Amino acid sequence: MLEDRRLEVLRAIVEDFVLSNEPVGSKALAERHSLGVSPATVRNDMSALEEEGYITQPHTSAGRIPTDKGYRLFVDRLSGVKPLSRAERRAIQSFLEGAVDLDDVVRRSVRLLAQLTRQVAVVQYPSLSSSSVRHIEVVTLGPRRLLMVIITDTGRVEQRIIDSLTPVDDEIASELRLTLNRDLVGQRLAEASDVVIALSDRTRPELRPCVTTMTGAVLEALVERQEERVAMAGTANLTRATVDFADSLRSILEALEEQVVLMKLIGSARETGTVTVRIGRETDVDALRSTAVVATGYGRGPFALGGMGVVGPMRMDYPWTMAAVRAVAKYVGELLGAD
Amino acid sequence: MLEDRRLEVLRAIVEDFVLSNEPVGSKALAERHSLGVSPATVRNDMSALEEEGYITQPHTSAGRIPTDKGYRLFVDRLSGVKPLSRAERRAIQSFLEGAVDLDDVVRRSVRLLAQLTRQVAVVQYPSLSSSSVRHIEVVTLGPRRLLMVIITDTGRVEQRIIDSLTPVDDEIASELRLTLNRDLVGQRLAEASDVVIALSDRTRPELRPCVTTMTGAVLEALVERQEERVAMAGTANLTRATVDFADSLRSILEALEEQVVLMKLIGSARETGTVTVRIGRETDVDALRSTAVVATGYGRGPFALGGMGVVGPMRMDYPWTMAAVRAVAKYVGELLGAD
DNA sequence: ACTTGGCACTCGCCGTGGCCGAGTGCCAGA
DNA sequence: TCTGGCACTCGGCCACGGCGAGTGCCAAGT
Repeated sequence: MLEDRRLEVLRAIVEDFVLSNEPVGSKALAERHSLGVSPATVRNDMSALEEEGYITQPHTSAGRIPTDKGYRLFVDRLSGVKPLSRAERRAIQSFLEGAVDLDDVVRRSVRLLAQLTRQVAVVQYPSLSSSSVRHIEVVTLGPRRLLMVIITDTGRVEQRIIDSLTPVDDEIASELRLTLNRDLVGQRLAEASDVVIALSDRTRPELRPCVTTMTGAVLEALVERQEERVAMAGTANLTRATVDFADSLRSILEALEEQVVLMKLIGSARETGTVTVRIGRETDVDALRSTAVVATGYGRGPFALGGMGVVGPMRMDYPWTMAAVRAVAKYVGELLGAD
Repeated sequence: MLEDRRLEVLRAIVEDFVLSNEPVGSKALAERHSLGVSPATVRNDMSALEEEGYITQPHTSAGRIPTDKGYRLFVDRLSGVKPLSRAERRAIQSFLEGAVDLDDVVRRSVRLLAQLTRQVAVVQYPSLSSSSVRHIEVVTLGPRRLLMVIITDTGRVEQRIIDSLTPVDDEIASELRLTLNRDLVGQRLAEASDVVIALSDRTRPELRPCVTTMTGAVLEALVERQEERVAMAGTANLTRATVDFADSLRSILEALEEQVVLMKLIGSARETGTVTVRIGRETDVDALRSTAVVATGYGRGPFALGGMGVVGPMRMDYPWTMAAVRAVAKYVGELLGAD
């Protein structure tokens, strides 16, 4: 009972602060939210909440603002996920449906997410490791240079240049093409590199050293490289939160330009259907200690093809943001599943 | 003579202001630059320069700062291009040489340029229109869905999904592959779409309506789409110029997220070897009226494959920035030419 | 045991006013 | 044409003081 009201007060503080970006005082709280108690009572509750570390005062004689811990409690226990309106869902869907290829899907999603949430959006390119090989093409580019093109069942095309130690000609290229296609079509890309290595027995001896190891390496590299590609949009939105960030804006932008950091933020959230929130220091990135990350995985079934999410100030409308991220992830997952 | 000294004064003002970001006064000028005249004389020159619109005072009793027009004169007549040191050139070269494919070249260039100049860097993807076709692959993805993969002589691979109105099978796909390869290999991509359309006579009648128009459209789309792709890096550098931009930072970031705007900025600079500078309103983008753009084209020979450049505050070290942009463009051009 | 109104206290914000100094414009003399 | 001198302007800085929002505590009420 008493405990309940305290939580209610915390929720009210978070909600008001998210809206106004100003420390919220006891009087305003008691008025705006029909708590049914006087400001004095609210003061006592606030005092207790501060004691427990959920809220803090920026300076004496100012209102309270939530701490990291306070936001965490809010997200965990006090907020549901605002469902999106039918119109919003439809808008998402139709915006994504215009995409012409996979690259376009990623670019559209990231822009959409940035616009919807008014935050910085990040989308990881879908992993290739669970795709399977549909066709492999080998073309000579020069006397010692091959181009290997891999087409997957999701319509993704990846290429890689191979510098060969031994001379190659068109004949070798087509032989390679035949062999590779015979043994790899239908294989999942993640396992294809093993197959290539095992396959070396059946290739002409003089090709073995050069080709099998190289193509194996290429396949591995492809899978890895794709997984660490990300798209980002909406950095301009960071400036809206100028009060929250002030001079840290620069280090935030710098951090967001590092692929590694982005991967850390959204790469770990690979469960589909569950939206994870990391608040402040929970992001494990020092430059982002004043931000929060809302992320999820996307893809058909329980295995995510990749992650997506947004980065924004801790002072964020979590229910809405979580809903938006979840919705976009769902549609992107469906879109890729249908391919 | 008199005219000469005035220009010298302007140069000194620009150089000092670029360094200090503070309005520069007559006394400091006379001291720091050995002009051989007294502050009073400098004052007279400054007065004249202000009259002519090259410099201005932010407020009475402050020093002078260059106007757009002042920077323009400086760039046109007062500054050469600082040659890069041998070490710097080598660094550029070795950084770019690590690239594994074309995507990587672009990403590396843009990062390099951002780091070198400490500004926002923009690199346009190389145009496909002057590449020629090396190989075309056609694969079925579904009963009415084809994937067309085009490999160019620069090692670039582009793909596009075609939704066919009539059913297609593997047989049709390989027929298409044969035909297309026979007639298109060696053609420049820009002209290939015309060839495809002319080629419709020789294909089986039942394929004509669906295939020729579609592949033609695909080729055209490819060329266009590639040309409007750009990479950007170094947005964090904008915050260094926080004094110059203040609250316009947001609109600048927003502008820079628009492909269209970026194309406008660097797409027009397509002469190789010549570095163009647009100062303030010359950029023709309202949000960038307080910035300057230094851009050039890159590519072998006189025809540029694309543009690259940097966006920064008007208060910029033009000689150095121009040198850096030119150097990176030169190496990227060589790298792509050698492929 | 909670809640409530009252009250004294704290402290950041903001507008005022005065001082300082950099920088200017002008002028008379070299 | 250049130079030194001189009066003037005005933004930046700081110290001061009033205002008000918000707090903590306490004693009284339910």
